[in-house]
Formats: sequence, C-alpha cells, structure tokens
Amino acid sequence: MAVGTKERILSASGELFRRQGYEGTGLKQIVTAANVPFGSLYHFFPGGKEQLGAQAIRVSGGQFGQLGNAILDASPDIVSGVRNLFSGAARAIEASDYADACPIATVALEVSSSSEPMRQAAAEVFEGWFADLQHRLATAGINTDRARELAVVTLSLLEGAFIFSRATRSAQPVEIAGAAAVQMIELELRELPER
Amino acid sequence: MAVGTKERILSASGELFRRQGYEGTGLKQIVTAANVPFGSLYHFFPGGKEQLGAQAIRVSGGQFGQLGNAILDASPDIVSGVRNLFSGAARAIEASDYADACPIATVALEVSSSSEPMRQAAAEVFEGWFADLQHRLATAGINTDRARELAVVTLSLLEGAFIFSRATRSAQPVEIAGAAAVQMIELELRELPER
DNA sequence: CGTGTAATAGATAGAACGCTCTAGCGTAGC
DNA sequence: GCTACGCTAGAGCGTTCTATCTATTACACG
Repeated sequence: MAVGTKERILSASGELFRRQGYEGTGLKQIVTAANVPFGSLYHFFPGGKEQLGAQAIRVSGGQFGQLGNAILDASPDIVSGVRNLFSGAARAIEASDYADACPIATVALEVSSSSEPMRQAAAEVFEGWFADLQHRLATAGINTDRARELAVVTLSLLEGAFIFSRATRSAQPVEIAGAAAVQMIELELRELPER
Repeated sequence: MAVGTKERILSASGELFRRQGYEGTGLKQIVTAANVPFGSLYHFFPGGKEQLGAQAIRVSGGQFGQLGNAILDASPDIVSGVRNLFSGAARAIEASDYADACPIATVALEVSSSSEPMRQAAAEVFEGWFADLQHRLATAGINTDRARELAVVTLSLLEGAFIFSRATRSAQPVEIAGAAAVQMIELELRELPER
C-alpha cells in the first residue's frame, strides 16, 4: 500500500475537522472521505473518536508548524519570514474559499471544556509553536522572555485574524495582522543594544 | 412573566454555545437549561436550530460588544481602556475555569463554511466591534484608515489569545496580548502630529 | 360570555450518531 | 500447507439528534 490506512484516516480527519470542527464531523463521513472500512477505524483507534481527535490534533498541528518553519527557513531573516508567513496564510485562506485557516483552532475551542485529552493535545501543539518561534526570535538577538511574549503575540494575531477572515470572507484581517506582527518585531530589533 | 421564554432560550443558547460550540449543543439541552417546553422553541424559532443559532450570535455578540464599550466608557482614555478590556477578559476567563472567553468565536469557526446565515450573523457582529473600536481610536486622533487597522489588530490579539488561554488553561496569553495592544496604540498616539 | 390567537406541553417520527460485533481476507513464519 | 494474526469489511446495536405533530392552556378583545 502506498499510503497506509491509518495515515489516510488521520489525513481525512484533519481536513474535515479543520473545516467543520470536531462535533460537526461524523465518523462515517471520515471513513467515507478516507475510503476506509469502518472497522479499520476502531482497529487503529480503539479509544474511539476522542483518541482519533487527539491524534489528529497532534498530526495536523505538527504539520502546520512544520509548514511555518519551512517558510521561516526559506526567508532571509525573521522579519521577512513572519511577513511571508502571514502573506502565505492569506493566500491559502483565499484559495480555499475561506475554509482552510488554522487546522486545530476550531477543535481546540470546541473541546477545551469537554475533553481533557484533546484539550491537552491542543495545548502541547500550541506550546510547540510558541517554543519554535521564540527560539527564532531569540536567535535574532531578542532576550528569552521578550521573545516568548513576541511569539505569543504573533501567533495570537494570526489565530485571531483567521477567525475574522473566515467569518467575513476576506483576507484583509490576516494581512493587517501580519503587518502589525512585522512592525512589533522590527521595533524590538531596532531597540537592540548591539548586533 | 419576569423574563420571557424567548429571552430565556436565547440566554441559555448563548451560554451553551460559548462553552461547547454550536454542534456540541443539543436542542434538548437548551430547552432543559432554559426551563422551557420543547414546543416553545419551534414556536419562537420556526427556522429551527440554524435560526436560533444566528439570533444567538447577534444577541450574545451584541452583549459582548456592549460590555466592551462599557469598560471603554468607564476608562479615562483609550489606552487604559484597552488595558482594562484585556485585564477584565483575563480575570473573567480565569474565574470561569477557562470556559468563558469570546461568546461567538467557537460558533463562528464551526459554521463559517457550512451555514451562510450564521456566518453572516457572525460577520456582522465582528464588523460592529471593528466599527466601535475604530471610532474610539479615531476620536483619540488617529486617522480613519489606521484606526480601522488598529481595531482589527487589537481584536485579533484578543481572539487569538482567547484560543490559547482556553487550551493552555492560563490567562497569560490574554495578558501578553493586552500589553501588545496597549503598546501598539500608545506608539500610534505618540506619533501624532498635534493634539 | 364567547371566540380567536399566542404560547405551552410533550410524544414521536425519521435520520444520524458513536460504537460493537462477527466474519472474512491476505500474508508471514514455521 | 497450515496456522496465527493484522487488517478489512460492514451489518446492526442502542442512543441521541433535529424536527414535526396534535392537544391543551392562557389570555386579549368584541
């Protein structure tokens, strides 16, 4: 088999959860989209929908983080990297007719008060994103504590703008938020004592 | 009757949607929480769950906006107003055990690709928030276009931080985002030509 | 007092839900 | 060639979902 059944289930789950959320997606819809027999689902995920959800959060969240890191790696510096991050997100959300924004934000909000394993999975993914971006900002010369704050701020801007862009069907919020993130980081770097 | 049946339905719907989202909340749970007979629900909302959802978005979103405006009104200036907005949100989310953040963000993400009436309701609520904050920033001397941008940025910071605070069970993201919003607005005001 | 309308009340239909179950298939190892 | 086992395959369980239906009660108005 080219790509395994388990991977197809996780991939289909990720896409569907991203667009319609966790509660809005049925297991039958997942097995249909993944072209997988129903029994296989409970073979690979004996913990049922909740286990599948938690794993889908980690996988999709990890992939999204890798995508972000790839964009940052391909950029000459952190400022243009963040700029590319937001402009790439803006293009992606437009191209998907305002469906594909953050793959785990909807699910995270849905389950954070009802499923502890899934809430924790989301929290760990978010912490990973924070740590990645913090490290890059620190490498650019910003002190550790401030780098963490800027990472949280940058990703808050992205996530919040995603909500508005999806609801208003306009990429403008993401673009505006991106400009703000760039401005904040530039400001911080300019205040650095030495380089 | 002190408070009407329709109001009780909308109030209960708002609370439940805020915590568990739209798809995660059943109509039976709503009528139970509102202490209302099932038949009354379809009497007041013949359009079913979708109509109820759209109206709940407008009501809850409107109330949340009014709460924000009240905080801004009670503050001496726009900068301390925004500061109070975020610190109030941080306290509220902690007090509710990280359940009560934005009343419509979860629903907005859930339905923005599946229910056009509800998506539109959310979009209108968001646009109202943007316009309110933009107007206040413009009154403080910031030019209209830039005021709109700062409004979108400030609310993106709030919404994004809400996601992280709920998932990580910590008010820190909201506090960090608040400090960033304050910093951006202060910076803009300092660059104003004259006062 | 009689009548029409708004609202209450809840049983129930029909579909979809998550999940369990058993049976069959394919292949690796002895 | 046979057994053991990972995986496929899908019928069907009980429950819950949204929505509809009929009946009853409360009340305003002529």
